[in-house]
Amino acid sequence: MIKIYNTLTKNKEKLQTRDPEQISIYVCGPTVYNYIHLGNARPLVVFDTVRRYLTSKGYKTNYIQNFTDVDDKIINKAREEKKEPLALAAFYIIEYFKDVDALNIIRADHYPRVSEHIPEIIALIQKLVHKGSAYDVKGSVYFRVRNFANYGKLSGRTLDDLQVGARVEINEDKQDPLDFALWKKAQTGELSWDSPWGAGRPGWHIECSAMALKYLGTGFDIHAGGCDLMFPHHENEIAQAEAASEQQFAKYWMHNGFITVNQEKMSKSLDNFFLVRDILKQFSAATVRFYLLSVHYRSPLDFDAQKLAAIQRGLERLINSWQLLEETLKTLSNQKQTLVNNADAEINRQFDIKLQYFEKTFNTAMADDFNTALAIAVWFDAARELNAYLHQINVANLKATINFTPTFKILKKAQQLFLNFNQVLGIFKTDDASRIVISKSEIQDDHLVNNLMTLIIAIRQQARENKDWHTADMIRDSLKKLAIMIEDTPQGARWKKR
RNA sequence: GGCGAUGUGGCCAAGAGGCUAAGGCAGAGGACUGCAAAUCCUUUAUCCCCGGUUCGAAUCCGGGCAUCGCCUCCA
Repeated sequence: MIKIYNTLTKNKEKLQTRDPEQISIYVCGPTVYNYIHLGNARPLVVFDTVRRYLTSKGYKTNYIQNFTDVDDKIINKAREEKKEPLALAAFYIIEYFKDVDALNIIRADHYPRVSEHIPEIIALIQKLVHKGSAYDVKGSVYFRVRNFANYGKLSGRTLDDLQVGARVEINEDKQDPLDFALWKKAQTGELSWDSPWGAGRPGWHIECSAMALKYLGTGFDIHAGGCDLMFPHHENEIAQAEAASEQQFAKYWMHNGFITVNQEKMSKSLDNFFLVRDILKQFSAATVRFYLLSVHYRSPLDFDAQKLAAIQRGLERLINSWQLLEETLKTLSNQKQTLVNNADAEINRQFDIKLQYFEKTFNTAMADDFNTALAIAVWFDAARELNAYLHQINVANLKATINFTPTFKILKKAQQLFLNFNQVLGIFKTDDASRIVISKSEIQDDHLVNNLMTLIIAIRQQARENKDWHTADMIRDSLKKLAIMIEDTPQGARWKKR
């Protein structure tokens, strides 16, 4: 049973989808007037992980993420840069995909844009006007908030609460200061479309209602976004969509917490944001993704480079155990027959029990409102047990010729477990054969460097065999200064870039 | 002012009434190693404060204190 925290009810609820085989998800995407920053990346990674988990549980997903490409901020920036607003937006959408692909985010099924859904938006507004939920004044159309009885049900506010705070723009045209624009009359020369009310463009909230209804219909499963969207954006989406359709809009509302910097919200207006592409110059995408999932998605997450560095060291442990597993499997399949002493049957049995336990606890963690922090802890536990197991069976001294099959089989099972973990969390990229690809540094992909390293290691090995420790250490220390780490293992030395 | 979230070891962070309070980073000791690295083992917490409910509370309730968010564009 999968449980989801629903902002609408403020409770964890059992997931029951509209269609038993398919789950429909709408995620609010960015307003594209800049490269995405880490705060933008969080919901993308989080809800991608939600989707990955649901997929692993056998659901088909219909996953929609919009782009807001018609908006004041885009228009203003385009004016500054003397560009066409839609061309500017299109540019940042291309750049968006570069960042998102780097973060190993599975592509949505559709990426609807406001500019491509003006007819649907106008139709929805017309419907609202017909029903008396909206009214037009001087070429603009406003939503009549007082007409929607449930206004405030998502964010837990009442109209009176809001009235008192009243940091709302004063606009003489509105019947109530809390009414919000569905259609904005165009200023002269501005980006606009024809409509029954004259030239103009959509207000901010109507796009998501229109596009979600178009692609997912009423009563779809999950609507997600950052918690700052709860009010007014999502509240208004509900009001519009439900006033028009007279049916429930979305069933589960999910909101992720913020990224903070020095405990303050990372945002464009505070100018304390870090672009994903800049962070990726310093840290691997796996590290960034691992960091974003290291905390429960509803909690705030503080950003600084030291924290990422700590996360990276943790991730290295996972990588080490994975590589050790791969190497061992390779050694075993080359030898075809192997060692393993008589105690191994019991060791294998114990290890097998643990593997089953890890699989179960990982699943339980994810099923409980997508507790990735706990799921990651299970992965660490599994890595430690795997290391201990490999140590116990002492694969280093591959000599004897018994029990090859059970050992090989159980290591394959461990491998599959790790692949499953990764399939859900999406930390490491996988190739076509769904093998984990540890992103290597450029120099490790360079054949010349590889050949030279093989040579250097052979020379050092010669020195070690002659007990010429001075030369051996000199080579290792010098390489370290080049950020190349040498590790001596029973199977020989290996190297990696740090 | 209204609404909401959070406060757990040096740092990060799970746990939401009952086994010794997960996991990671950092630190210490040990095993392994020619020395290292990697790895394994051992080791660090009366859970912000004060009351209350309960046989039993980090977990529920009340009251403080502190931090943060939303109420204006923001993921």
